Amino acid sequence: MPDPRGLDEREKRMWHAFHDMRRRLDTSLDQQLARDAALSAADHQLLVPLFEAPDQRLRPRDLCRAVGWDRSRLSHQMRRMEQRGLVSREECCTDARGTVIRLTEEGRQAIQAAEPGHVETVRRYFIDLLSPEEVDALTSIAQRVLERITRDTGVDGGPCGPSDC
Amino acid sequence: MPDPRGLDEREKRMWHAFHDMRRRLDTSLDQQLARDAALSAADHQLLVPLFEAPDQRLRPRDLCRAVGWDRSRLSHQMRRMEQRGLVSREECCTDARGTVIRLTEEGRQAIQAAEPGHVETVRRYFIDLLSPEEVDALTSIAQRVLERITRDTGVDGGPCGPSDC
DNA sequence: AAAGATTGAACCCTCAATCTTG
DNA sequence: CAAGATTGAGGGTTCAATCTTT
Repeated sequence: MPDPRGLDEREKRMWHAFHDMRRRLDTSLDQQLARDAALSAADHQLLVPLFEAPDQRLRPRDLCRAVGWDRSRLSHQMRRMEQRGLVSREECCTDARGTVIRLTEEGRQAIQAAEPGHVETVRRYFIDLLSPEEVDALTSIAQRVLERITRDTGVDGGPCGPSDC
Repeated sequence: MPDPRGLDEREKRMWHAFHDMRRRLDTSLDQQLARDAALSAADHQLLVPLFEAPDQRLRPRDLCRAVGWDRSRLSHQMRRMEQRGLVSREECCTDARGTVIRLTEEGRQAIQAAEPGHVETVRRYFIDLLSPEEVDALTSIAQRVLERITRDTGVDGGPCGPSDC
């Protein structure tokens, strides 16, 4: 009989395979972006909401909420991306504490060039391997896990926190 | 009709929820280990195979294969863990190029103290939320993804590469 | 030449201050 | 005081050398 506090063989196998899949999937996506578009995964994650924003401008606060990052992480990443010319920072006219992050022309071209290959890679290495039922099952599992973690820790780390929807 | 190269709404929702789940799950596991056992996820991942190894000793080469890391990453991590007293390095008697990594008494105590709480967290935030069918579905999905990536890139980044089983 | 291992540089992420403005 | 934003320190990860031994 299984130790209720340990994992049985089936569970161990799943946890191990799941871990491996995450690692190899991350590596493949990172490499595709780096090779074909000279972008890191962090770059890409921020460029998408910036590209879709009205006027291609967002306040750090709002970009944080959109991607579920904390301000510190975003600030460090913006410094690096500003140095590479992908974004620029301007003062905010409505709140003197704030700044506005603007997508540069170079950043716009980078994300537009990167997106088709990125989506193709997500399809090839993940989504095209799933049946429609599996897509729904994964969505359901992810929602369950997120709900449990959110209830437990009292923090909603994802986009659209309790205070902004 | 959906753009064959883009993602439809169901797929987008799944990919987004899946991403969020991964991030929150990682954060929760990292924090539990750091809080309750003063270990990073990287520490933990290496301490498990070291603890289970005969004589609690492993060559870097073999530890790399066990966890799917490259040598460079392992070497950096070992330097940090050696400084904190969790492992020690000895010369290898059968191959003058090699070294042997040994779990210290302190490292042994650390992993033994950490494991119950870690497994409990994996259960609480993930495995206990899955039905037996979902456990098997996830295993199947992960194997499919790993196979596709391995065939495509020609590299088996996981444990038990083609040459060592 | 190939395998085992290490190192330095560059990037990424988290945490704890800090500073300014609402 | 709370919110917006930044910074510095320290750990983690990847890549390209490098060095030694097989």
